[in-house]
Amino acid sequence: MAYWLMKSEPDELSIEGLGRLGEARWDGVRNYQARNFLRAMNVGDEFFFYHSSCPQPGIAGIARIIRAAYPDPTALDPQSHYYDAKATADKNPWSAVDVAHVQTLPRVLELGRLKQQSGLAELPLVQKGSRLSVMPVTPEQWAVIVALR
DNA sequence: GCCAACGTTGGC
DNA sequence: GCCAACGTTGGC
Repeated sequence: MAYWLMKSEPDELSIEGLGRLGEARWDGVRNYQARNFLRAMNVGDEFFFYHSSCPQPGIAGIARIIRAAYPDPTALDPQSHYYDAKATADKNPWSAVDVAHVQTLPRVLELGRLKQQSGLAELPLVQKGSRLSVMPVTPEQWAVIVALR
């Protein structure tokens, strides 16, 4: 089983929102590197749910992959914010996965705190200038973060 | 293939 | 709202 971290703006989908829904489609990823990581995910993989572009950026919970990558329908929907005019049903370059809520953390693990952990220096999240929204997390990094809860 | 211009991300 | 950093686009 692999570990990941994925960013979401809580206004779009928060860990609390996922908790209410139980399950959700993780769509709208429009970066090739992030998409490739989505495609590498397997059912059962777990990921840290990160809240970005909000008053308290940080890891807010844990969730699980329940469906492996499939064509992202929002790319074909002209009404969608994530519509891609160049995508077609036959050639849709974008992928989505389905996820399920596992755990909402009692307190958000704030970005500033994560940056202080020496064991996380290699994590793209804490690196200057990194905007990657889907990234792998090593078992060692996972353990460091889980211990902060 | 280079690179300037532009759009986006995301913390602050 | 600001702005640094990054990714993408498109002319040449």
